[in-house]
This record gives sequence, structure tokens and C-alpha cells, in this order.
Amino acid sequence: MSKVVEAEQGLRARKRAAAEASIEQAALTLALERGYENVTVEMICEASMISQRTFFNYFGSKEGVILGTRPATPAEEEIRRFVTQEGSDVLGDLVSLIAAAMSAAEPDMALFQSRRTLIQRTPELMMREKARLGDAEGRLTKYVMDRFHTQGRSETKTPDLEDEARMVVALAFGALHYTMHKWVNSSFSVKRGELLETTSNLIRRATGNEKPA
Amino acid sequence: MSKVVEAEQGLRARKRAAAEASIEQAALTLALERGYENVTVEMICEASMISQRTFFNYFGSKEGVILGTRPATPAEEEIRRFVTQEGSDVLGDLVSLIAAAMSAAEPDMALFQSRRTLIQRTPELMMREKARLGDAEGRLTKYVMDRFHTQGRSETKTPDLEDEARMVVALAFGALHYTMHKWVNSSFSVKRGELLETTSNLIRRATGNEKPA
DNA sequence: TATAAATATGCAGACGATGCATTAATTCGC
DNA sequence: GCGAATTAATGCATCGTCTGCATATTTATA
Repeated sequence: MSKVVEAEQGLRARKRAAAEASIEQAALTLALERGYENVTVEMICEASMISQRTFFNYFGSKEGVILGTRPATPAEEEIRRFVTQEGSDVLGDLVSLIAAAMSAAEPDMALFQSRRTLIQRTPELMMREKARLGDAEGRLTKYVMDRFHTQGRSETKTPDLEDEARMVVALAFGALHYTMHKWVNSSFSVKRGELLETTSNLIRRATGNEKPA
Repeated sequence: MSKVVEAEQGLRARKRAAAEASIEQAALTLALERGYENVTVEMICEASMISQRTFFNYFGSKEGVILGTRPATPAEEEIRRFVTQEGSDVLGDLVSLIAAAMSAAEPDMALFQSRRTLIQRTPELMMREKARLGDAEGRLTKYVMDRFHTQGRSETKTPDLEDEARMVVALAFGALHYTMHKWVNSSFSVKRGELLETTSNLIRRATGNEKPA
């Protein structure tokens, strides 16, 4: 803790990080090869040479190692931007926000893609993934409300404003699902900007809001 | 099978129906009392006096007895109506279609409400529920496409028409989620018509499509 | 009523997950 | 560096869901 200011957080932390990485790698590889259901925790432990108990200490569950441990929360900064953002495309902006948080949660692109692929092809995982997002529902609704307030809308004038916010979040989840699907199926080749643009356009069309031009 | 044309499908079927009803009742009651997680399959079996093996033969899983065995498929007739329906509110109409199918799958209103309440308050179940709906995604997308075609839209003129259809389905799921939530939280007092109307309006607002009047 | 067909049950065991005691490793004060 | 104090990893027992398979029951049928 003297020589190097950041990084090198002690032997303990480094070892743990290494072990985690090794376990994740083993799990992802095995699952991509043989299918999530056909991989047991025991196999993963064997491959990464740790005890089963340690596996659960680290990741909590079999699904945890695939979905990733971080809860994918948007950064303060991003949230502020979303809240104060001008324009009326709440839905599009919210989808962007969540998408950004998701990729931020897994810096390693290769791992991220492995995860997404696996999630996409495994109903079980897909559903867990959605459940996780569901946890954030309340928080996201709050952001949307903040944005509404910033834009001068209030419950006084619009009593069911919160309902509207909830609906925005619900729709965003739906759109996000679509977007992820699309992205995985394009083998991650589409740039994020384009993808989100497409998503926005589709939302407009799907809801009867053709883009003027 | 001679005297009575319908009903009375033989002792066997009747017994099974009775057993199923008894098990469902026991499961729902126990789960509402003590929480889904705190009820074991063993308890349910004890309460309904059948073997664990039989329980799994009937319902396949612990979650199955709560969510219900029927997959909630819209009737042919409803589908046809949806496909040939005039108007541009695909999203609203689709939400209606799915909602109708869901209530049709459980004729007994009391049971239906028990299920919904339990699903609503149990994240685990919520997520399973969504996963089930996810299974129908492909089918629903097809209906939407059929409707588009009926309305004279084609992939020739709109290459990404299928994407648009997918997005409609994805958004419908989101909206449906919202609607169910709302309904459960109103203790099922809101009439379905009103609820769907509200949903439609909120979708319009959420997507920047204020209703003119 | 005897026989065939279907069904419920018991039993063993796989697998995920958790609690608890034990052992091994790391960190920290000297 | 070295030993004590902390902290983390492991082993073990156990619960709960779920499946396969053999066996016992029950219903349907001739």
C-alpha cells in the first residue's frame, strides 16, 4: 500500500480476483460448450480447482456466475444526465441509460458477449436476468419521476403521473429486451449508437408515432 | 361415455380433477398464509393427502401448482379478431388479447386472484411468470405480422417489418406487466375494460402520443 | 370377473443451496 | 521477520426440489 497508490490491493484481494476470474471463465466456457443445464457446479469447481463451498461464497448461486455479480446500477453522473436531459424521448433515453449500465457492469467485452449469448439461448437464464432488472424497477421509476418534475410536470396537474412513469419503465424493459436480442443475434457487430437509434425508431413506429422525416 | 355426452368423463378423470383441485387449493392457501418460500412440497402433499411423486406427476414443479398448468393460449377466435381488427392501436389490442387469454386460462375467479396476488408478492414467481409469457413470444409476433399483412403492409415496402412486430410484442409484455400490477394492487376492483383503456392511454402518453381530446 | 391398461406410490439419488465447525491463509503489531 | 489476531477457504451434514425406475393399486374393458 506504499509503492503503488491504486491497484495492488493486497495479496488477498488479488488472489480472490484471480480465483473469481478463473471460475467465471470455467463456468462460461463449460456452459457455452455443453449448455447451462448440463453443467454442474461440481464441474465448475473441479475445473477451477476450488471447493463447492467457496463457489457459493463467491457467487451465491449457479446462475450468479453467469449473470455476473454486479447489479448493473447506472452511475450517478449518468442518472443526473438522464434526469436533466431535454427532449421528450423519455423512453429512448431510459433504454440508453439501462443499456449503458449493463455494459458498464462488465468491462471485459469478451466476457460480456459470452454472458449475453448464454442468457439469450437459455430460457432459464433469460428469466433470471429479467427478474434482476425487475429489482431496479422502483429506482428507475424514481428517475423518470425526477425527470418529469424537472420538466415542470407535477402530480397536481397530472394525478397519475407516477403511473405514467411506471409505464415508461415497463415499456423500456420491453424495448431493452428486444434490443439485447437484436444485438446478440447480430453477433454484437452493430454499434451501440445505431442500435439504440433503431430501437427508438421502432418504438415510435410500434406505438403509431412515425418519424416525420 | 354413453348416457351423458359431456361431463362425467369417467371415474378416473373425475378423481384426478378432484385431486388437482384439492392440491391447488392447499398450495395456494398455504402459500398465501406463510409465503411461497416457506411452503415445502411435502407440506402441500400432506395437506392434500397425496404422495410427493404424484404431486410432481400432476404439476411438474412447485411453481407449476401456483402459476397454473394451462399455458394461457388465446383462442382461435380471439386471434382471428385481433388479426383482422381495424385501427392502428396494435399495442393496445395485443395487450387486450393476452389479458383475455390469461383470464380465460383460469375460469375460477377466486383462484385466479389468489394466483395473481401470490405472483405479485413473490419475485421468484413473478420471474417464472414472465418466462412463461416469453415462450409465447414467437407466436404473438406471428399474429402481429399477420395483422400487418392484413392491413396491406409488407416486408417489401418495410424491410424491418418483423422487427417492428417484435418490438410491439416486447412493448406489450411491458405494458401487460404494468397492467397486472395495477390490477392486483386495486384488489381486482377495476373493471377490465377500464383498466385496458387506462393502459392504452398511458402507453400513448409514455411514448409521446398524447390523446388528442 | 379376469385381464389389460393406466396410474399412484415408494425409493434411491442427483443437484443446488445453506449452516456450522474446522482448517488454512493473510494481515498486522511488534 | 515472527507470532498472534483476523479473515477466508474447506469439509461435512442436511434440506428441498426434482427425476428415473420398479412396484403396487386402481380403473377400464372384454
